[in-house]
Amino acid sequence: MATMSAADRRAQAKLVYDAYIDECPSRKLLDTLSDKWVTLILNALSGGQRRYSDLARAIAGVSQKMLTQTLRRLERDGLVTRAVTPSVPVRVDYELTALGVSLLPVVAAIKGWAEAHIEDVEDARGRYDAASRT
Amino acid sequence: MATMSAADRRAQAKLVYDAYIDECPSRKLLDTLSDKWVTLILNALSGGQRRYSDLARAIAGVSQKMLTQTLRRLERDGLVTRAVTPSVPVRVDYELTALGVSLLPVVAAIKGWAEAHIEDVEDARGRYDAASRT
DNA sequence: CCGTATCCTCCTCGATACTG
DNA sequence: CAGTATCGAGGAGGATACGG
Repeated sequence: MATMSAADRRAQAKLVYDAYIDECPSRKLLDTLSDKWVTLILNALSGGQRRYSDLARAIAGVSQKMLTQTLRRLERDGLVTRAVTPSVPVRVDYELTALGVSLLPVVAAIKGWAEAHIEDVEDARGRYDAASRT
Repeated sequence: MATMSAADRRAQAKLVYDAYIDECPSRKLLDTLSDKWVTLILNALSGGQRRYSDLARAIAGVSQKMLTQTLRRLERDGLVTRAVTPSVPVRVDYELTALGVSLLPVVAAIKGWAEAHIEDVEDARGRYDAASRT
Protein backbone atom coordinates (compact mmCIF):
# COMPACT_ATOMS: atom_id res chain seq x y z
CA MET A 1 0.00 0.00 0.00
CA ALA A 2 2.79 2.33 -0.95
CA THR A 3 1.70 5.70 -2.31
CA MET A 4 -1.83 6.91 -2.87
CA SER A 5 -3.00 7.81 -6.33
CA ALA A 6 -4.79 11.06 -6.91
CA ALA A 7 -7.96 9.07 -7.43
CA ASP A 8 -7.51 7.33 -4.10
CA ARG A 9 -7.04 10.61 -2.32
CA ARG A 10 -10.19 12.02 -3.91
CA ALA A 11 -12.11 8.89 -3.04
CA GLN A 12 -11.12 9.16 0.60
CA ALA A 13 -11.87 12.87 0.71
CA LYS A 14 -15.29 12.05 -0.71
CA LEU A 15 -15.97 9.58 2.06
CA VAL A 16 -15.00 12.12 4.69
CA TYR A 17 -17.15 14.80 3.14
CA ASP A 18 -20.12 12.55 2.56
CA ALA A 19 -19.99 11.63 6.22
CA TYR A 20 -19.69 15.29 7.15
CA ILE A 21 -22.65 16.22 5.01
CA ASP A 22 -24.75 13.36 6.33
CA GLU A 23 -24.31 14.75 9.82
CA CYS A 24 -24.90 18.37 8.91
CA PRO A 25 -28.21 19.53 10.43
CA SER A 26 -28.76 22.23 7.81
CA ARG A 27 -28.26 19.72 5.05
CA LYS A 28 -30.83 17.38 6.57
CA LEU A 29 -33.38 20.13 6.87
CA LEU A 30 -32.74 21.31 3.33
CA ASP A 31 -33.12 17.78 2.04
CA THR A 32 -36.55 17.66 3.61
CA LEU A 33 -37.67 21.12 2.62
CA SER A 34 -36.45 20.86 -0.92
CA ASP A 35 -38.91 18.10 -1.66
CA LYS A 36 -41.39 19.48 -4.13
CA TRP A 37 -44.45 18.59 -2.08
CA VAL A 38 -43.31 19.17 1.50
CA THR A 39 -43.76 22.92 1.63
CA LEU A 40 -47.07 22.67 -0.19
CA ILE A 41 -48.36 20.17 2.35
CA LEU A 42 -47.00 22.21 5.25
CA ASN A 43 -48.84 25.22 3.90
CA ALA A 44 -52.04 23.30 3.28
CA LEU A 45 -51.95 22.11 6.88
CA SER A 46 -51.08 25.50 8.35
CA GLY A 47 -54.80 26.22 8.75
CA GLY A 48 -55.38 23.10 10.82
CA GLN A 49 -56.47 19.48 10.44
CA ARG A 50 -57.26 18.17 6.96
CA ARG A 51 -58.32 14.88 5.40
CA TYR A 52 -56.28 12.90 2.90
CA SER A 53 -58.67 13.45 0.01
CA ASP A 54 -58.94 17.08 1.01
CA LEU A 55 -55.19 17.47 0.67
CA ALA A 56 -55.21 15.59 -2.63
CA ARG A 57 -57.69 18.13 -3.96
CA ALA A 58 -55.95 21.16 -2.47
CA ILE A 59 -52.60 20.10 -3.91
CA ALA A 60 -54.06 18.89 -7.20
CA GLY A 61 -51.35 17.58 -9.47
CA VAL A 62 -49.77 15.40 -6.83
CA SER A 63 -49.97 11.66 -7.44
CA GLN A 64 -51.37 9.36 -4.77
CA LYS A 65 -47.97 7.80 -4.46
CA MET A 66 -46.16 11.06 -3.78
CA LEU A 67 -48.82 12.40 -1.43
CA THR A 68 -48.81 9.26 0.70
CA GLN A 69 -45.04 8.93 0.60
CA THR A 70 -44.50 12.55 1.59
CA LEU A 71 -47.08 12.45 4.38
CA ARG A 72 -45.44 9.31 5.74
CA ARG A 73 -42.05 10.98 5.78
CA LEU A 74 -43.45 14.02 7.54
CA GLU A 75 -45.17 11.78 10.07
CA ARG A 76 -41.94 9.86 10.64
CA ASP A 77 -40.10 13.13 11.15
CA GLY A 78 -42.63 14.17 13.77
CA LEU A 79 -43.88 17.12 11.75
CA VAL A 80 -47.44 15.88 11.24
CA THR A 81 -49.79 13.48 12.99
CA ARG A 82 -51.95 10.88 11.27
CA ALA A 83 -55.32 10.07 12.82
CA VAL A 84 -57.37 7.18 11.47
CA THR A 85 -61.11 7.06 12.14
CA PRO A 86 -62.21 3.44 11.56
CA SER A 87 -65.61 4.29 10.14
CA VAL A 88 -66.91 2.96 6.81
CA PRO A 89 -65.50 4.27 4.65
CA VAL A 90 -62.29 5.02 6.51
CA ARG A 91 -61.36 8.60 7.32
CA VAL A 92 -57.81 9.83 7.88
CA ASP A 93 -56.89 13.26 9.18
CA TYR A 94 -53.49 14.91 9.10
CA GLU A 95 -52.41 17.78 11.32
CA LEU A 96 -49.23 19.70 12.04
CA THR A 97 -47.46 18.94 15.30
CA ALA A 98 -45.89 21.69 17.41
CA LEU A 99 -42.61 20.84 15.71
CA GLY A 100 -44.27 21.18 12.32
CA VAL A 101 -45.71 24.53 13.28
CA SER A 102 -42.31 25.74 14.43
CA LEU A 103 -41.05 25.13 10.93
CA LEU A 104 -43.51 27.53 9.31
CA PRO A 105 -41.53 30.70 10.17
CA VAL A 106 -38.45 29.21 8.50
CA VAL A 107 -40.42 28.59 5.34
CA ALA A 108 -41.73 32.14 5.65
CA ALA A 109 -38.17 33.45 5.89
CA ILE A 110 -37.24 31.65 2.71
CA LYS A 111 -40.36 33.00 1.06
CA GLY A 112 -39.38 36.47 2.25
CA TRP A 113 -35.96 36.49 0.64
CA ALA A 114 -37.28 34.87 -2.50
CA GLU A 115 -40.03 37.41 -3.00
CA ALA A 116 -37.64 40.27 -2.32
CA HIS A 117 -34.76 39.11 -4.49
CA ILE A 118 -35.82 36.48 -7.00
CA GLU A 119 -36.43 39.20 -9.52
CA ASP A 120 -32.77 40.23 -9.22
CA VAL A 121 -31.85 36.62 -9.90
CA GLU A 122 -34.05 36.52 -12.97
CA ASP A 123 -32.52 39.74 -14.24
CA ALA A 124 -29.04 38.37 -13.69
CA ARG A 125 -29.97 35.28 -15.68
CA GLY A 126 -31.28 37.42 -18.48
CA ARG A 127 -28.05 39.40 -18.65
CA TYR A 128 -25.91 36.26 -18.42
CA ASP A 129 -27.79 34.50 -21.19
CA ALA A 130 -27.78 37.58 -23.37
CA ALA A 131 -24.01 37.91 -22.92
CA SER A 132 -23.52 34.22 -23.74
CA ARG A 133 -25.38 34.51 -27.00
CA THR A 134 -22.90 37.15 -28.20
CA MET B 1 -64.42 16.39 -27.02
CA ALA B 2 -67.32 15.36 -24.89
CA THR B 3 -66.55 14.49 -21.29
CA MET B 4 -63.19 14.48 -19.58
CA SER B 5 -61.79 11.32 -18.11
CA ALA B 6 -60.41 11.34 -14.59
CA ALA B 7 -56.95 10.97 -16.07
CA ASP B 8 -57.52 14.00 -18.29
CA ARG B 9 -58.63 16.06 -15.36
CA ARG B 10 -55.60 15.04 -13.37
CA ALA B 11 -53.34 15.77 -16.30
CA GLN B 12 -54.74 19.26 -16.62
CA ALA B 13 -54.52 19.90 -12.92
CA LYS B 14 -50.90 18.81 -13.10
CA LEU B 15 -50.19 21.34 -15.83
CA VAL B 16 -51.75 24.11 -13.81
CA TYR B 17 -49.82 23.14 -10.69
CA ASP B 18 -46.54 22.66 -12.48
CA ALA B 19 -46.92 26.16 -13.89
CA TYR B 20 -47.81 27.47 -10.45
CA ILE B 21 -44.79 25.82 -8.90
CA ASP B 22 -42.49 27.01 -11.65
CA GLU B 23 -43.50 30.57 -10.82
CA CYS B 24 -43.29 30.19 -7.06
CA PRO B 25 -40.36 32.26 -5.77
CA SER B 26 -39.86 30.12 -2.68
CA ARG B 27 -39.69 27.00 -4.81
CA LYS B 28 -37.06 28.55 -7.05
CA LEU B 29 -34.92 29.53 -4.11
CA LEU B 30 -35.29 26.12 -2.52
CA ASP B 31 -34.32 24.46 -5.78
CA THR B 32 -31.11 26.46 -5.71
CA LEU B 33 -30.30 26.04 -2.05
CA SER B 34 -31.11 22.35 -1.92
CA ASP B 35 -28.25 21.61 -4.26
CA LYS B 36 -25.69 19.68 -2.27
CA TRP B 37 -22.80 22.01 -3.11
CA VAL B 38 -24.42 25.43 -3.17
CA THR B 39 -24.45 26.12 0.55
CA LEU B 40 -20.94 24.75 0.93
CA ILE B 41 -19.66 27.09 -1.76
CA LEU B 42 -21.59 30.00 -0.32
CA ASN B 43 -19.98 29.33 3.02
CA ALA B 44 -16.53 28.89 1.55
CA LEU B 45 -16.89 32.27 -0.15
CA SER B 46 -18.32 34.05 2.88
CA GLY B 47 -14.80 35.02 3.91
CA GLY B 48 -14.07 36.71 0.62
CA GLN B 49 -12.54 36.04 -2.78
CA ARG B 50 -11.19 32.55 -3.51
CA ARG B 51 -9.54 30.73 -6.40
CA TYR B 52 -11.03 27.76 -8.21
CA SER B 53 -8.39 25.30 -7.04
CA ASP B 54 -8.66 26.76 -3.56
CA LEU B 55 -12.38 25.99 -3.49
CA ALA B 56 -11.75 22.52 -4.87
CA ARG B 57 -9.45 21.84 -1.94
CA ALA B 58 -11.70 23.46 0.66
CA ILE B 59 -14.71 21.48 -0.50
CA ALA B 60 -12.77 18.29 -1.07
CA GLY B 61 -15.01 15.55 -2.33
CA VAL B 62 -16.60 17.62 -5.04
CA SER B 63 -15.89 16.58 -8.61
CA GLN B 64 -14.57 19.10 -11.10
CA LYS B 65 -17.78 18.74 -13.02
CA MET B 66 -20.00 19.58 -10.09
CA LEU B 67 -17.83 22.43 -8.84
CA THR B 68 -17.73 24.11 -12.23
CA GLN B 69 -21.40 23.46 -12.91
CA THR B 70 -22.47 24.83 -9.56
CA LEU B 71 -20.23 27.91 -9.80
CA ARG B 72 -21.64 28.60 -13.26
CA ARG B 73 -25.18 28.42 -11.98
CA LEU B 74 -24.36 30.74 -9.10
CA GLU B 75 -22.70 33.16 -11.49
CA ARG B 76 -25.69 33.05 -13.80
CA ASP B 77 -27.97 33.73 -10.85
CA GLY B 78 -25.90 36.77 -9.94
CA LEU B 79 -24.81 35.35 -6.61
CA VAL B 80 -21.08 35.15 -7.38
CA THR B 81 -18.70 36.86 -9.77
CA ARG B 82 -16.05 35.11 -11.85
CA ALA B 83 -12.81 36.97 -12.55
CA VAL B 84 -10.31 35.49 -15.00
CA THR B 85 -6.69 36.62 -14.87
CA PRO B 86 -5.18 35.69 -18.26
CA SER B 87 -1.76 34.81 -16.95
CA VAL B 88 0.01 31.54 -17.69
CA PRO B 89 -1.23 29.41 -16.18
CA VAL B 90 -4.70 30.91 -15.96
CA ARG B 91 -6.08 32.10 -12.63
CA VAL B 92 -9.78 32.37 -11.81
CA ASP B 93 -11.22 34.00 -8.72
CA TYR B 94 -14.75 33.72 -7.42
CA GLU B 95 -16.42 36.13 -5.02
CA LEU B 96 -19.87 36.66 -3.56
CA THR B 97 -21.90 39.53 -4.95
CA ALA B 98 -24.03 41.74 -2.72
CA LEU B 99 -26.96 39.52 -3.65
CA GLY B 100 -24.97 36.47 -2.66
CA VAL B 101 -24.09 38.03 0.67
CA SER B 102 -27.73 38.87 1.32
CA LEU B 103 -28.49 35.18 1.09
CA LEU B 104 -26.17 34.22 3.94
CA PRO B 105 -28.63 35.19 6.71
CA VAL B 106 -31.29 32.97 5.16
CA VAL B 107 -28.89 30.04 5.21
CA ALA B 108 -28.09 30.94 8.80
CA ALA B 109 -31.81 30.90 9.66
CA ILE B 110 -32.13 27.41 8.23
CA LYS B 111 -29.06 26.35 10.15
CA GLY B 112 -30.61 27.83 13.27
CA TRP B 113 -33.82 25.82 13.13
CA ALA B 114 -31.94 22.69 12.14
CA GLU B 115 -29.52 22.86 15.04
CA ALA B 116 -32.32 23.60 17.48
CA HIS B 117 -34.76 20.93 16.32
CA ILE B 118 -33.08 18.27 14.21
CA GLU B 119 -32.61 16.20 17.32
CA ASP B 120 -36.37 16.19 17.87
CA VAL B 121 -36.74 14.94 14.31
CA GLU B 122 -34.24 12.17 14.90
CA ASP B 123 -36.03 11.16 18.09
CA ALA B 124 -39.35 11.10 16.25
CA ARG B 125 -37.82 8.85 13.62
CA GLY B 126 -36.53 6.53 16.28
CA ARG B 127 -39.96 6.24 17.87
CA TYR B 128 -41.68 5.79 14.51
CA ASP B 129 -39.31 3.05 13.42
CA ALA B 130 -39.53 1.33 16.77
CA ALA B 131 -43.33 1.35 16.59
CA SER B 132 -43.24 0.00 13.03
CA ARG B 133 -41.10 -2.95 14.01
CA THR B 134 -43.75 -4.10 16.49
C1' DC C 1 -4.58 25.75 -14.07
C1' DC C 2 -9.15 25.62 -15.34
C1' DG C 3 -12.08 23.73 -17.42
C1' DT C 4 -15.19 20.68 -21.42
C1' DA C 5 -16.94 16.24 -23.40
C1' DT C 6 -18.40 11.63 -23.03
C1' DC C 7 -20.17 7.69 -21.10
C1' DC C 8 -22.62 5.14 -17.71
C1' DT C 9 -25.06 4.15 -13.52
C1' DC C 10 -28.27 4.86 -9.97
C1' DC C 11 -32.57 6.38 -8.24
C1' DT C 12 -36.37 9.23 -8.17
C1' DC C 13 -40.88 9.85 -9.80
C1' DG C 14 -45.20 9.17 -12.52
C1' DA C 15 -48.61 6.03 -14.58
C1' DT C 16 -51.35 2.24 -13.89
C1' DA C 17 -53.76 -1.32 -11.66
C1' DC C 18 -55.42 -3.55 -7.59
C1' DT C 19 -57.16 -4.03 -2.23
C1' DG C 20 -59.29 -3.59 2.78
C1' DC D 1 -61.83 6.47 0.98
C1' DA D 2 -57.19 5.67 1.54
C1' DG D 3 -53.97 3.47 0.41
C1' DT D 4 -50.20 -0.59 -1.76
C1' DA D 5 -47.60 -2.90 -5.72
C1' DT D 6 -45.24 -2.91 -9.84
C1' DC D 7 -43.06 -1.15 -13.91
C1' DG D 8 -40.62 1.91 -16.91
C1' DA D 9 -38.67 6.42 -18.43
C1' DG D 10 -35.69 10.36 -17.43
C1' DG D 11 -32.39 13.03 -15.26
C1' DA D 12 -28.71 13.93 -11.94
C1' DG D 13 -24.23 13.15 -10.96
C1' DG D 14 -19.65 10.51 -10.84
C1' DA D 15 -15.42 8.61 -13.46
C1' DT D 16 -12.54 9.34 -16.98
C1' DA D 17 -10.09 11.45 -20.67
C1' DC D 18 -8.88 15.35 -23.36
C1' DG D 19 -8.26 20.71 -24.69
C1' DG D 20 -6.87 25.99 -24.39
